[in-house]
Amino acid sequence: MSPKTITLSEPHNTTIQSIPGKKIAISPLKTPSKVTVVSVASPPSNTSQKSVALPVSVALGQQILAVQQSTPASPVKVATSQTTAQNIKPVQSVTVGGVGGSQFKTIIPLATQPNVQQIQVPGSRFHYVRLVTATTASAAGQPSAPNTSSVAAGKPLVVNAGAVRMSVPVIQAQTMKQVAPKPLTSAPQVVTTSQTQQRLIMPATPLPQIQPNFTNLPPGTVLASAPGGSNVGYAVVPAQYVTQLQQSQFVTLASSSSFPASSSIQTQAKLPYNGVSAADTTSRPRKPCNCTKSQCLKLYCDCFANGEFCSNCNCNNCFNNLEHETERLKAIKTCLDRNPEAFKPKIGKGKEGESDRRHSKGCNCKRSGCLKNYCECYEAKIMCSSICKCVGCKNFEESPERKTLMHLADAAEVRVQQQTAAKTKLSSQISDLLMRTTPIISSGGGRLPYTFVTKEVLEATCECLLEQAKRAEQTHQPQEEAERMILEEFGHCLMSIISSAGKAKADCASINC
DNA sequence: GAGTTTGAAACT
DNA sequence: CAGTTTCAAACTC
Repeated sequence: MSPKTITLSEPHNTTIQSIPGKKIAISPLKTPSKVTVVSVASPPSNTSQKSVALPVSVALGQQILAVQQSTPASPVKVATSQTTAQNIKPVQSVTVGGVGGSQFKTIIPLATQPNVQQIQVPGSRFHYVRLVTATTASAAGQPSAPNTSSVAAGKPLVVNAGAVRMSVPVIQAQTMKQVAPKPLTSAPQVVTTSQTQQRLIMPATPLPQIQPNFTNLPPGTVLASAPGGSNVGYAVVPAQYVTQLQQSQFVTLASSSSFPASSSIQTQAKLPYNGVSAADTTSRPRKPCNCTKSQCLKLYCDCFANGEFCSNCNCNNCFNNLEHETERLKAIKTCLDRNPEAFKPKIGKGKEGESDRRHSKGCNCKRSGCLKNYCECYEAKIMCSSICKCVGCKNFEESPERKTLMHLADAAEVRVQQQTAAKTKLSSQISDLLMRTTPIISSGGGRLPYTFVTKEVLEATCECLLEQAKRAEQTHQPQEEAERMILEEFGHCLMSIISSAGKAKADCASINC
C-alpha cells in the first residue's frame, strides 16, 4: 500500500501520511501553519482514512500528542511521531466527521499505566477523567462503553459519541500540587498555567525534558512521550478536576479493583465557558441546588447549567454525577442540540470592562420591573439592553427606582462595613490596653480594674452603639426595639471588655506578674 | 418554613 | 415561532 496523504483543512494546512504497518504520526513542518501527519502504525484493515478537519491548530512538538477523532463507523487514528522540542502549538482536537455536524471529540490512550480514562463530551467543553486500575484499565474501555474499541496501550482508542473514554497515566492525589512549570524532576507534578482557565498536567512517571508553553493547551489535551522516550504521559485537564480528585479519596479509588463511579469523586468539574474562565466562579462557593424533578440534568439546575457536578446540594434523584455519566452525557447533548450556546455564559464579557457586559439573550421579565433577582440582567448586576424583551423595565441607567435600590444597597453595605470597622477598632483598643495595663492588673484582687475603660474604649463602644442606633433607624424600628438593640449592643461591648480584662488578668496570674 | 411569584427552560 | 407547561429560584409572610 502506498502512503496516503490527507490534507487537513483550516486553520492549518496539515498533511497526514499513512504508511502501512505504521502508526499515523504528525510531524510539524517548519512553517507554523502547516503540519504533516505521517502514518507510522498499521491501522486496522477495516479502517479507512478520512479527511480530517482541524478546528484548531494541531499541537506538535516535543512529546505533544495530537488528538485523534473518529466517526463511529470509520475510525481514523492519529498519533504523533517523535518530534523535536520546538514550537509547541495549542492542541485542541481533530474533528473527523461526526453526525449532523456534531462534534465527536477525542479520546487518546497514553502509552503506559492506563489507570485514568479521560472522557470528553461530544460537542461540549466538559472533560472528565475516570480512574481505573492498571489491571482493569484495558477492559474499561470495552464493556461499559459498547461503542468503544478495545484499547491496547500506546494505540489510539477509537470511540464514538457514546461513553467515550481514555486512559492516561495518573499520579496519586496527595502528590498533586499546583506549581509553576519548572525543570522536571522525578516527582510527579501538576503544572498550572497562567491562564485564567487553569489546566494541569498529570505525569505518571518521572518526566523527561519538556518545556513547552502549556498556557494555551485546552483541557483534554494529551501530551505523550515520544517513541523511545520514557513512558510518560500527560493529560491536560481543568484545574477544578484536580481539586475534585484531591477532595475525593483518589488513592483509594485509583487503587481499587474497579472504579465504581463513587459519588465521592463527583464535585466541581467545571466547564471553561466560551473562553471565559471557570476560575472566576470557583473562587467562591457555589450555591447548592434544590432540584427535585429535573434530576439536575436540565438547565433549570444551576449546577448542570454551569457545567458542574452536583456536590453538597439538596437535590433529589440527582443524575448530575459520574454515577450517571451516560444519562448526563445524553442530557448535555440534548441541551446542545437544542441550543449550541446552552453552556456558554449568558453574560457576555464586555470589550471595555464591566460597563459593556450584557445579557446575551436579554431578559423577558413581565412583572418584576427587572429590579428583582428574577431578572437575569439585574441578578448579574447589569443594565437591561435593547435585546431585552422585558415589560415595564426599570433596570436602566436613569431609572429612579433603580437608583433608589442601588442607594439602599450601598447604604446597607456601608453600614455593615462601618459596624465591622467599629468592632475591629474596639477589639484593637482592648488589645492595646491589655498591653499597657498589665502591671496594674497585677495589683488587683478579685475585681477587674477600671483602667480598661479608657477614653479609646469608650469611643469605640459609642461607635458601636451609634451604628446600632443608625441601623434601627434605617430599618424603621420602633423606639422600644431600637432601645433594645442598642442595649443589646452595649451588652456585647461590655462583655467584650470584661472578657478581655478577665483574660488579661488570668494571663498575668498564670505568669505570676 | 410554607406558600406564592416569577421568568427561564422545556415542551407542544 | 408562539403559546403553554414545568421547573427551581426568589420572594413574602
